[in-house]
Amino acid sequence: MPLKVRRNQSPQPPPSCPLTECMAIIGGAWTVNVIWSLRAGPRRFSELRIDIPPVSPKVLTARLRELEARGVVNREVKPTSPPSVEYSLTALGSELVPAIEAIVTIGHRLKGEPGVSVSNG
Amino acid sequence: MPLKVRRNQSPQPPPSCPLTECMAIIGGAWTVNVIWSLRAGPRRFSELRIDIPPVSPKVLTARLRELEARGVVNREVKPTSPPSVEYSLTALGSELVPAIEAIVTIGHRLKGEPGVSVSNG
DNA sequence: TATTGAAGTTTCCATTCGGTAACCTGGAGT
DNA sequence: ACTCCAGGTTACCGAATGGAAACTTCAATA
Repeated sequence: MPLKVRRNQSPQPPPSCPLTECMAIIGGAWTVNVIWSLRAGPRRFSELRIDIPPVSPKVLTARLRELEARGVVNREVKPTSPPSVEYSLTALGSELVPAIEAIVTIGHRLKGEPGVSVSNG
Repeated sequence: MPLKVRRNQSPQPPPSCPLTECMAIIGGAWTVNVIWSLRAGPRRFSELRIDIPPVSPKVLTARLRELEARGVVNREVKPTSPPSVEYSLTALGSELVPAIEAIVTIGHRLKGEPGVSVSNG
């Protein structure tokens, strides 16, 4: 006897899916690490490189640009010499911190198989 | 000509980071959608395919196997004919739900540029 | 006898992603 | 005069990822 497909209890898909949309942001390599680094205050580009040693300048730039475009981080050029650039979390970015905190918490409890990794968190 | 610093060939065993470790789990394509689908109760393979239309069987299998290996989901074969397989969240898996909920919440508020999307969430 | 259904598996392929290394700019310090 | 520094950019490349489509197994139906 063929099984009946049961109705899914969970509320139905909004056409555009915030889940996938948000994952598109925090899914990139080192993205969460960057947000995590910024949670305690502004950091400069080179400081972030120290916080997250394995990240390459190319990728770090990419991530910061994306986060800026999404309104998650703020980019401010300081008139030092040579000019330095300070990144910080926006209000929206700060809202991401608890979510990432939750992720970190569970990270501690996982049977960590492969894909080991580096840096802060 | 000055000698160049050679790259260290041996892949260094980096100190593992719970943040990156957890992202390794939920980072895969459709992973969060699967967990999201299971949050309201067990689902069979084919039901999940309906919940998340764009996922291919290959990838869905891969994700479920990974989640099972990590202790996030449970896999139970039911003696129906043909045999069916029911997936459900473990206790650990359930703990991920609030984190994903937080992500979803923020997903709503993001300036969603590209990466429009499909399915539940 | 042929068909269906569940739950995958397998092969092949295009694209994406991230890493490496080298290079750039303009002012300041020595 | 030259080098350093911050904050990138650019070109090149291999690995990994995910999608598509076809195939499999076994029992129960039609």
